[in-house]
Amino acid sequence: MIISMHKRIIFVITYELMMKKNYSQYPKHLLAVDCIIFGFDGNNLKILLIKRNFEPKKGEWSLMGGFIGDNETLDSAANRVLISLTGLENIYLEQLRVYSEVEREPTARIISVSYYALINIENNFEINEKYNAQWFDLNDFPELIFDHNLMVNHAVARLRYRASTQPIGFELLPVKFTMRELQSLYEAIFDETYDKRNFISKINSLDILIKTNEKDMRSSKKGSFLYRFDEKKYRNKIAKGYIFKI
Amino acid sequence: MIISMHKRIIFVITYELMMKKNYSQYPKHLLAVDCIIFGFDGNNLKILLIKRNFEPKKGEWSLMGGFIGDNETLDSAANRVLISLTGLENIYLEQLRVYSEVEREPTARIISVSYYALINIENNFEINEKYNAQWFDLNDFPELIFDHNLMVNHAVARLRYRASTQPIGFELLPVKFTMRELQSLYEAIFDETYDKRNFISKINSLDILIKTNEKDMRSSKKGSFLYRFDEKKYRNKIAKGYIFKI
DNA sequence: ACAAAAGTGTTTGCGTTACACCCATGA
DNA sequence: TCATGGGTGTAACGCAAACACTTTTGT
Repeated sequence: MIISMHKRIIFVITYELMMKKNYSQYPKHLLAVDCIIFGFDGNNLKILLIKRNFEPKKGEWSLMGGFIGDNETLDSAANRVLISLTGLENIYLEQLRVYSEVEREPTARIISVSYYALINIENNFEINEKYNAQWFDLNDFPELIFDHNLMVNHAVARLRYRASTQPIGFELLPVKFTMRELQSLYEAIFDETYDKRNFISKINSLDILIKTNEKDMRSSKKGSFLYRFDEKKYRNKIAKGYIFKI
Repeated sequence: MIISMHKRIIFVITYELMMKKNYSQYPKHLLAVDCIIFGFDGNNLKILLIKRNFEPKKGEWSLMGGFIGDNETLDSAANRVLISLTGLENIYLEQLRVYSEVEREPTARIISVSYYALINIENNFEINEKYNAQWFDLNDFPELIFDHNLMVNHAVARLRYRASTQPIGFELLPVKFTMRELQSLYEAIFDETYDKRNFISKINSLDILIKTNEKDMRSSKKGSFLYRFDEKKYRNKIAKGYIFKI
């Protein structure tokens, strides 16, 4: 009985090895993730960059990245990278695309998958100091290493597409926000200006916000009402065939 | 002089090794591409699948795929895979996304990047027989291995998005086509039906087609005029800020 | 009283949709 | 002559864009 068990285990192991051997002729690759981290300060879109303290390109600005492990998905690697920089969990993260130019990094062949994240900049979180991270205005940030500028361009394009078809803007705002803030956010994302009457009636027609009784008194003497995104209502509408479009 | 040259070379090699050593702590991964190949037969969107003649999942239907080499990009790997199956070069190919679930393939950890291709099914090309490939109707094709069904779903979504913002539909049609064919194509892509008068006036308002003097006599006794996509005009318009939208 | 931001409706124009009949031709 | 698909125009509607004044309140 024991021997038979043994045989069985050995057979399984051998079979697995045999099957895996099929792939041994193919090269393996270093795989990394790089994160484009967006924030919004009330006026402009911001991007969180790190100053590299290691070679190559030490001292230059880059996206935050990391290598993918043997037992993690790209999504979890991107999350891990993000948590190590900001400590924030459960933040909006979307895969963008893969960059595989053979010479994209000078010291080794590294294939990189870009992710973009949306975080509420007003959450008082601690940015891990060891990375020398800094927020930059998306309209004025330094040249980045390798193909990271290209990644940022792709991320902005995707953010615009996503923001026009899904209510992801709220990821960048505090839970409660004013109409003015929401409008400024969309103006920043799409690099346009809108008429506030048209903007508000558009938003109201979507019928996915809750107007609270609270007012934000910081911005004016009169104060402006605070709104919340009604995610439950939104999900209900989606389930009934509603299509978000802004 | 020769010695000095030697020293320089040795130094360079050592430096490279030293730099690469930094990455030796990180795992390497098998990386593949999988291609969703779309065609259009005049009525329905089609997808080209292969019947696997190797384990695992021998005999089941799958997407055409292949591993990425040390000195090729993902784009060129996808192209190589496509050429080996169809012999076709210079076809429309767009990267979709990466699939990295740890257990997505049972015999080894393989991370896969999906691409979708648009080919003109009427080009008389030879499908490489060794792959047991077959065209299926996109509304009625067999269950695929691993996460390939998910890949197809993503590809259809991307195709729809792309077709609504760029004139890629023409990749699926012969160089000369009738208005009816064009309408059928868009109806197949978006799974809707359109009023032909509205469709034609919409297309004409885009002003990117050339009406030839030729008629397609196969479809009716009267015959219907053939059109060509005016790529030059389109590029000109784009350069002047024109935004394609359908 | 005044400065500064909040809040609120109506009109116009354009693009999308709905809709039906005649034409040309081969069989 | 008839059956089949090709080709064409107009009216109604709805959403998006343009546009300006009143309210509130702290200073």
